[in-house]
Amino acid sequence: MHLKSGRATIKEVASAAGVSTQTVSRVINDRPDVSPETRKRVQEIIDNLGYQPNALARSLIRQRSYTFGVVTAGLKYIGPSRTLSGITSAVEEAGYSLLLKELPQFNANNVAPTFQTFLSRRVDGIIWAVPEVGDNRTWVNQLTLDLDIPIVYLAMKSQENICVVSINNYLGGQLAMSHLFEQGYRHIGHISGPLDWWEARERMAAWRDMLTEANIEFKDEHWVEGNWSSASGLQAIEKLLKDYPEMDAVFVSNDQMALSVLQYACRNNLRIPDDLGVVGFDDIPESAFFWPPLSTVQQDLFSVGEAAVEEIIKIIGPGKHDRDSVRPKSIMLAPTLVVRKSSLKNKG
Amino acid sequence: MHLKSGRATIKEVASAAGVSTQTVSRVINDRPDVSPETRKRVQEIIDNLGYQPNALARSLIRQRSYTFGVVTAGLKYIGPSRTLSGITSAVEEAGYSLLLKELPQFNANNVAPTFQTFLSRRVDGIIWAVPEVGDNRTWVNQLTLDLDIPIVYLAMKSQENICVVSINNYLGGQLAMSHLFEQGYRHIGHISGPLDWWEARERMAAWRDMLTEANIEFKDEHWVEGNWSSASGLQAIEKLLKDYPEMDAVFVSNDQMALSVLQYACRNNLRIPDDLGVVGFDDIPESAFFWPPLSTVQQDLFSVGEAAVEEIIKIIGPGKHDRDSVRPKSIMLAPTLVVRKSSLKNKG
DNA sequence: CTGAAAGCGCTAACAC
DNA sequence: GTGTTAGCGCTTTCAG
Repeated sequence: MHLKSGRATIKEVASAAGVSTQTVSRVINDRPDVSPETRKRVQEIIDNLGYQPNALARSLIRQRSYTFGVVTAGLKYIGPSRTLSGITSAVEEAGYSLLLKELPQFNANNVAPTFQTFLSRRVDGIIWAVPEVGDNRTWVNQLTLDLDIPIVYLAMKSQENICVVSINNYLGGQLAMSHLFEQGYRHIGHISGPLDWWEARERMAAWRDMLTEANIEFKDEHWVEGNWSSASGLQAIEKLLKDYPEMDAVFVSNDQMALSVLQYACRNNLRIPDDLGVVGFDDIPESAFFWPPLSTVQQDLFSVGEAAVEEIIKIIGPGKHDRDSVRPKSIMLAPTLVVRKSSLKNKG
Repeated sequence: MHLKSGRATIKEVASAAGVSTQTVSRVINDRPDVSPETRKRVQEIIDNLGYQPNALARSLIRQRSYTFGVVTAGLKYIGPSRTLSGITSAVEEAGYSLLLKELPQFNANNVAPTFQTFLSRRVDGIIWAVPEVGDNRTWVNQLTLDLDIPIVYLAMKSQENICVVSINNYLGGQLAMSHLFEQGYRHIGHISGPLDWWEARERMAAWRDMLTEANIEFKDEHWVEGNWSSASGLQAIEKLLKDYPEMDAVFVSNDQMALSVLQYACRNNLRIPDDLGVVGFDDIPESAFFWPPLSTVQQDLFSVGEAAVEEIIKIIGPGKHDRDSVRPKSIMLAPTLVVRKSSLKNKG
């Protein structure tokens, strides 16, 4: 079967079937008030012609486009694309279409045109799937304050009166730290992500708070700021081992940096997990195949994307969007800890 | 500055400015035939009201939506999302919008609805960014044979009369093999990707052809089919080492599987690159931080995405699309070899 | 059950 | 330079 050009109009169908355009409209919208015979005849013409209603015309009159706009950034990283994947899946499921914009950087000081485009295309809702970095969220907040369509924000600190869907990064850090404590590690260092990222700050805060709770002294020499890259991880572990020689474990803010720790250990006869326990964050697919396999905090970003779409659909509801009818609520999804060999001091 | 609701109409602007809608239309479309004073007055009203032309209405009458549809699959993998990133970038640059669909799998036996959606939204062109796997390309070909909008295909075997943009995977394999030969390796095994993937077949064909050209005997025990995952890479290398004990190097069809080779070597006192040379494919960011750093074939998938958009815009041209005006041409981008330690037998 | 008329927001073609 | 008319393809009244 070939696709027909898709350019037939409702008028052509109507005249071919010998009915009015309204009747055709009723058929394609599954309205009850059409006689079975008429419906059948019209449907046949539709199938023959390969007629597809023009969604543009439909959106124009219905004042609803059945389209969402999504803003993302850094698709080349695993996180944003996972999230996007969850969004596409849920959007498809709901019968909506998706308009995609990717920011060239994570900052948001020039996104007005992006929103304008979405508005001019009359999207029914917007998903802001850009991680909170620096002050980008301030910009967006200002810009979207009195938008009359719903907007859901991803991967940022939750906030009154707006709908935010995030992973609980703080909890992730706690999971990593409790596990290391349980394994008997006490001198736990930290390699953080870039601290203009909210996610990095949360993970680090958990590390610090857990140390404090355990009455373990914490010093500035016990942590180093990385930039998510393996290269920065390498520099970080070298510095840590020098400045914090008693360190017996390290909580690393993502798996790519943790990889560098493992590799450094491998080259320098540092035994993992015996001399140094390591826990990462993200659970990238390779981490199970690092040597030793990496313990890490798994975050289900696909679900974050799905949840965002579900929320926005809930807000829109079956009818038109009523700004005040739905209390915007924030959602925090819990990450889980994946324990592998890199942190298992007590084997058996 | 806040975004206005964006719901003002051209009519409201017109009456506020005391002109006809036509004049407003001329102003927003930068037509010359408006007096400077009128233009200025209208522009002010537009700015005040935060008026944004309704792109839906505009598309309806212009018969052109300035929107492309892109079909992708497997966004959670690095390749497809890189490609998508190149697409979003070039689309943005060109002032177009992008409608995104992600297939739940790589097969294409149920994509008619996807195309229908695009057609009903009157996209100006379609980018099929799904790698050629199994017979998915046959399905798509059938479906799109007499579409009256241009379509560009990515990551598949080039073909007469359709526009395909791909990486030259065969060349990539050749680069890897020549390099290994130059380093003095002779008994070169291969871990392929799943052979229903065109890319995997190309890489493997290069491996076989290069062996043949070098007059090196090639047997079925010299290669194993993997499925791109690190897990499959591990099984593959174990089997290869058993069945092909003379093997002194291995060309692996992606970096994730190559990682397993490195890890296996690390655990089994197999020295890389001395006992075994390894070259991967993809150049994922981590590969420079594997141990030893992995030699690999780098493919610029971002550029593939960009090139696809450029082609489609060329086909559409400034006016309406004329199916016969442009000869569809295929583009093959050359990958490059990144040499690192895992294949450097002759150090210095 | 079915059709005629009106109009969503915009622009092309023509008047003046 | 500017306004008027018509119409893109559809759906929503409201008659019959």
